[in-house]
Amino acid sequence: MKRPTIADIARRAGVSKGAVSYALNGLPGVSAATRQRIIAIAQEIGFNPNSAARALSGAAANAVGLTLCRPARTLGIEPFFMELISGVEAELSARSYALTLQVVADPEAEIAVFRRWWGERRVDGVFVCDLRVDDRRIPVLERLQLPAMVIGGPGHTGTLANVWCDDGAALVEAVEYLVALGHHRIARVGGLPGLLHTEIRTRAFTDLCARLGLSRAVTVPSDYTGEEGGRATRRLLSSPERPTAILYDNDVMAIAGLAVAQEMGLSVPADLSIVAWDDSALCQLVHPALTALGRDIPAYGANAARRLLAVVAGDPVDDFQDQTAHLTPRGSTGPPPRDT
Amino acid sequence: MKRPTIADIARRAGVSKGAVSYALNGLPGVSAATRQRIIAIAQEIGFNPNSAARALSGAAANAVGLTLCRPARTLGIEPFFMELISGVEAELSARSYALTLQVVADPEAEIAVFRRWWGERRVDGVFVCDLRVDDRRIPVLERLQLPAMVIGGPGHTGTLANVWCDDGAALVEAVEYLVALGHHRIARVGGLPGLLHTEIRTRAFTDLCARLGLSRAVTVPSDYTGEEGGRATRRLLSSPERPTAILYDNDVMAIAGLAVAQEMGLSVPADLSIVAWDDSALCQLVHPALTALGRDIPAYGANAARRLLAVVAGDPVDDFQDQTAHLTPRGSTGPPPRDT
DNA sequence: CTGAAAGCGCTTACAG
DNA sequence: CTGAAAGCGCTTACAG
Repeated sequence: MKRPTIADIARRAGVSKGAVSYALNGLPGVSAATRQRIIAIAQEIGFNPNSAARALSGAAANAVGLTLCRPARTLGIEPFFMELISGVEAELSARSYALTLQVVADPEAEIAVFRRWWGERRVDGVFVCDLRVDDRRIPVLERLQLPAMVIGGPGHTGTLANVWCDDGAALVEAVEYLVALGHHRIARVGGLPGLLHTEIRTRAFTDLCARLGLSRAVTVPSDYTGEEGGRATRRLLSSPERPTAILYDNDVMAIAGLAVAQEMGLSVPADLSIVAWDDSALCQLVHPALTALGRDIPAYGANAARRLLAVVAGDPVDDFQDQTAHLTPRGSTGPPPRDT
Repeated sequence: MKRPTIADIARRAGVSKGAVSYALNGLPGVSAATRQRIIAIAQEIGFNPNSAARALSGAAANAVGLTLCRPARTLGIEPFFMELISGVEAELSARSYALTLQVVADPEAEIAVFRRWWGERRVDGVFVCDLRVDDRRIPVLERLQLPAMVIGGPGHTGTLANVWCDDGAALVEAVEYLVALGHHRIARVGGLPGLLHTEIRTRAFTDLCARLGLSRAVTVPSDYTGEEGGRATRRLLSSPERPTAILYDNDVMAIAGLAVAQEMGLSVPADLSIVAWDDSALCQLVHPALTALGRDIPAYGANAARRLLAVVAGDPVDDFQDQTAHLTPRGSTGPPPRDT
């Protein structure tokens, strides 16, 4: 029992294959009656167009690609990507586009995957995640003329379109909130250096603290893992004039930081205030629940997907600024201890 | 500048397109010298076979599909799937197979996706996750003759091959450990009812507790989310004879349970012991770190992928039992309070 | 409005 | 060992 093709439909309907193609794709060239008859037959025999044949005839592959360059353990624990992916998916499946996923070991491997996908005509476009300050993927994608959507920015995207959000502004909101609570000794546990959004946040933090006269403000670079986040926290809390508030670049590190504080006998928020970036459900899983900078990540992904499809279609697409993350105060923040 | 095809290579090498195909695919029919020359040219001009053309010529699509049927927020926070996916990926990319992912709303939508993928010849096979007791996907896949690998079991997979692990045995290890510590009042916060592995664990728990004479043992059904897991914990800890130990069906619920205990002023493990299922990095992120039942999930995924490709290739594949999860004791378990 | 035909870029029998 | 050719299942000008 072979899979039905347009030839089968054409035979049944007594028309040519071309007519079937026109009818099924909603193109002019067939009468309304014929079209209806053809569609009915297609449904009856459970017809699905062979995607390979379609792609080969110059049409699109109807698939876009997403590469993830993080080690397995980190990926699993980082809610950001899965939330992003489900948003991307929602948009793609509404348009019958498939998502091809590949987990890679390093950015060079990512480039190789892009080349292969495009060479094989396996995808019509790709997403670029984890944008770096000097990102080697950008010029390669430009040269390949592979339609792409950068998730990150602003800037550093060459001629590629992107979606981004203002992390600097979000950081300011968080730090000003801590200052309003009375904190002077504020530290930050940063994400992986080299990633653009990490650098943007670091610069915003440094600038703001200088402006506010918070001379002890310091960023400890980390790598988004709980392990490193915990270690950075231990170091900060062991220093002679320990911070009274710590801002973390993701929620995983913030939770690890909370555990370290508890382990060291510090009470949160009485002795230490904690603010997380990325307000995933994790933040409300712990006690006290974490004050966090959050925004709608699935919506961000959906936006990126919609715009990538526009780029694929050849429509003009300009850079898009998504909503800025906003602060949700919860139990992990409060005034600093009296004697500070 | 068009993408190079085998015709370009054939022209350059002064051979037929057929010869190029044979040479590149390592098939007999060309001399070693010709083969080498052709391969060199292919590399030089950056040739990648068009995957659509290949698929259309009867070869495989070189892609397999994975559907995920969980809401966005749950997916993001549940490390299991990303770990599974990265294991699957590792195996697939080593064989140049792509992974096509789709997030769906419900099992019926999953079936529709399977039908479409197979009809479109977009995938050569699919994974089946979150196996249910009476899983409607199984008979559909059998009827479609779509190569599939069930991740779950044992049993309930019809004629489809599967990979599974003995959750009953793992549960016994965890409960016996708690009993050895002196616990009598042991409760369990279970995962989503209807999922096969949830049911297997529930039955194992009920049977074992009956055998051990733990008359107060109870399973509170939940849904794997932190929210529900916390709620179930609150209910258990508010009962007149509250449990001294709780076993959770995943780590997310266990962490939520830990937070509820802290919020209620109970000390872990002095007042309450906690055991998590799924030993993701989350378990070592909190304080105290969670005693957990863990196993190598990426390896599980890699195994499933290897075997799915075997099914696709038409090789005989029988059911495979993966390693049983083992218990890693950490700070969240200890003897029960004296007066119990 | 419809039919017949070429072509997408491969793979694979079939001759030489 | 190699070449010429058919065919996979669509799409899309091109005639009628």
